Amino acid sequence: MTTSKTPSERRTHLVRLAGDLFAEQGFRATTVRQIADAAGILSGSLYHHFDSKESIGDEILSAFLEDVLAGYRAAVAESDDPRAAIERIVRSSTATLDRHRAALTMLQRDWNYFSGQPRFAYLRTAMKEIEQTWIDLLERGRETGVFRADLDARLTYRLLRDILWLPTSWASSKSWTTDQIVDGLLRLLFDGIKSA
Amino acid sequence: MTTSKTPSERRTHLVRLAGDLFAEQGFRATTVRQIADAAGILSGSLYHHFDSKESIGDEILSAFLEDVLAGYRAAVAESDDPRAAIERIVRSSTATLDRHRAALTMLQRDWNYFSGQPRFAYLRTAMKEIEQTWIDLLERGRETGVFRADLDARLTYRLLRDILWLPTSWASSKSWTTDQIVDGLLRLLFDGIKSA
Amino acid sequence: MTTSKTPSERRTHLVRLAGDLFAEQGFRATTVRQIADAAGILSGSLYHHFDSKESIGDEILSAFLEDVLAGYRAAVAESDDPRAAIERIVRSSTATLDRHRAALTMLQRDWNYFSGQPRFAYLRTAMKEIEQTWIDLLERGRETGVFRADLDARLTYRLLRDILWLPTSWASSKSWTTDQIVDGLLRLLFDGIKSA
Amino acid sequence: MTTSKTPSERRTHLVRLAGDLFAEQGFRATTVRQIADAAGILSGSLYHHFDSKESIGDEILSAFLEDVLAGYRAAVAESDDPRAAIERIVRSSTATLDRHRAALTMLQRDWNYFSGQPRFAYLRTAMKEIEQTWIDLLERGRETGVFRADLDARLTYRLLRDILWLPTSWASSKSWTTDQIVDGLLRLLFDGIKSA
DNA sequence: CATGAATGAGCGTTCATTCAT
DNA sequence: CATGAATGAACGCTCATTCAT
Repeated sequence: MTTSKTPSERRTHLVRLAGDLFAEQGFRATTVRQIADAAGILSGSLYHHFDSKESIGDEILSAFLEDVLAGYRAAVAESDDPRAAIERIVRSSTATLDRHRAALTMLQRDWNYFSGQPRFAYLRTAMKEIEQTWIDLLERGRETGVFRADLDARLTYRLLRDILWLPTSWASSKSWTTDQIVDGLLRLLFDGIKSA
Repeated sequence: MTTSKTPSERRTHLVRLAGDLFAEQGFRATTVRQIADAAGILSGSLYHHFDSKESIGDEILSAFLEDVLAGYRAAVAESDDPRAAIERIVRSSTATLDRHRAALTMLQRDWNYFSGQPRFAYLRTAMKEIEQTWIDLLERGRETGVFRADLDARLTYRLLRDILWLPTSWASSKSWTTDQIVDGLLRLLFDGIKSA
Repeated sequence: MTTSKTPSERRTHLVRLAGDLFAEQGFRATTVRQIADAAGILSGSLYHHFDSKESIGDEILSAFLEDVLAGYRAAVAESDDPRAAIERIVRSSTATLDRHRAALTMLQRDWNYFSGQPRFAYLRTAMKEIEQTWIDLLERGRETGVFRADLDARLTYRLLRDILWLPTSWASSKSWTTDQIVDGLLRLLFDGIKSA
Repeated sequence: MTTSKTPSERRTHLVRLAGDLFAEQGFRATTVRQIADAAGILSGSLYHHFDSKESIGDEILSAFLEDVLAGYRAAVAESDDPRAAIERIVRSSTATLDRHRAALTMLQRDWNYFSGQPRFAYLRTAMKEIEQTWIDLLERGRETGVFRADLDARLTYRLLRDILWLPTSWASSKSWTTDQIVDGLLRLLFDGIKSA
């Protein structure tokens, strides 16, 4: 019965601390000294756990994308029709929003930085799969008459994907619960703001 | 009678060059050296025209907000009902999108940086007015039965404002004209993606 | 009539200061702060003149190799027989010794560091040419009976090249003039230490 | 009755591992982490065996110098004339070359580093004895007419001592056996490269 | 107005070393 | 004995900014 953490818990803890800072300030704007300060250690000591700042970012981003991709795949596989799949994607996305605020912020603010590096090539790959999933769903929905016939699948995808990830940056103002946000989004998405 | 530009034209040119870089990379991620390189001068020489990098940002941001605010005020003043006002805001927003890509990118990527500085206090003031305009319109629309009765005005505002500014960051991919984007947005906004 | 140096003189001066330190301590063991200190400026200011510590090393090494290669080519082209060519190489090598102490020290102490980098690929190329020149001369001398028939050209080359560059590291103890050293070397080289 | 090594064997093994790295990269260019990696332990664990990186260097250097000095003393004591003594020194040097590659590399590459520290004062002492031995032999040989009358003993010593230690740095290219090298050296030394 | 040279603070990172467990 | 976590000083380098010429 000891209070000491297991080895990997220390690392995980540091990733979480770093993630909080990344979520607030973005990746590039966060210094390793800020991360170290948050952990109460010196900046050099971080390198006992990670071999670079980027590898912390890597850990956060890849965990996020695995999560998201798994969600998308499950949504498509286990839904009967495009509308249901999209609703499921939206709901599951919102759930991951809280756990992956850092990744979202990094994707939004530091995309240029990451996407240029070979190490983060998987970002582009994952994004491609996400895009393809949306477009497939939107086109199938259009063909089966569930969605508007004049829907531009690619344009709608771009709007929706970004919209879905927007609330991340709304700080933790706690003005709304994630449930409220997702409901508002779904209503807006399917019904618009007009009264019926 | 010389062909050289007037001082203010030179300055304006430099701001435009800087703006292009800010739009692509964000404010913090852009170095004064990159700006100077684009202008074909040395970085130190920029300080004959501006007393700091921030003052370039200031110029870009305040011009943008004046433009936007003017648009919002005109939209409200000259529209008969909330729906018309919102449509006008959306349409005019898209027009400013092209002219103010730099400002939008800066607001999205470097908000933390600017909003903390006294010098940029006007950012918060302007944002407040924008927010209030939206909320007024949405609530009036709800009260007059034009919009859904269960509409959360504040939540919808946050979503809409950000959504409106999203396409800025879509690089100059030229996949869609701004007209296409605004139409797609308006359809999504008023009607959702469901077929009628 | 001004005492100010021309632009390139400042740069040249800094390279010389850096070279003095490299000659004493080697390249890796010398810090940019030491170089800056020697110049009376801050370490960051060096980067106004060079884009990296390595580029200073590059400048020193490539200048040396150009010099040496030119000497070798001239020696071969303008000498009647291998013995004369070798004597000329030895004499000219010793002359460059003083001007290029830094480069020699870097080659001796930091070869591993430089030779691994693509940027310094020319080091290997130049060394190959030097080696080939020696081997050609030694073999021709052996064939024409000037040198011993049992001479191992490649082994002798390795010994001689290194021997030629040895005195560089003898600090500037000034115990011997370069003339004394070169004479000693030539006697040793051609005649050994035995009495006739 | 266990198969585990005795403490001192473990230590010796670590010194050997460290020595291999020092021989390849030099002392300063080798990190304690590399040594620990080679031993399959963590860098901090090395400090259970040595109280500093320098003490590993110390062990290697002092062992080498004891060996060399013993060889020199024996050569002088058991040789009839200077020429025989020198030949014996050269031959025994080559034998130690293999066993002490690390020490030689350290002396060549990191002399500045060690010679400045009081802890390594014995380096200077030993070098003095080596120098004196050579000079005595060369001068005696000159006086007895075995060597050239115009031989500069001190200059020749410097050349010879360094030349003798040169082949160490020729990696383990295995182009030549140590016997070949020593023969080449002796021929060069006594006879030069001229044909008889 | 522009240049060329510099500043000074801070960046991500390395490394020998220490020490409680 | 070894580990895992940390230290602290230094490293090469970046960048907004200043200023004499």
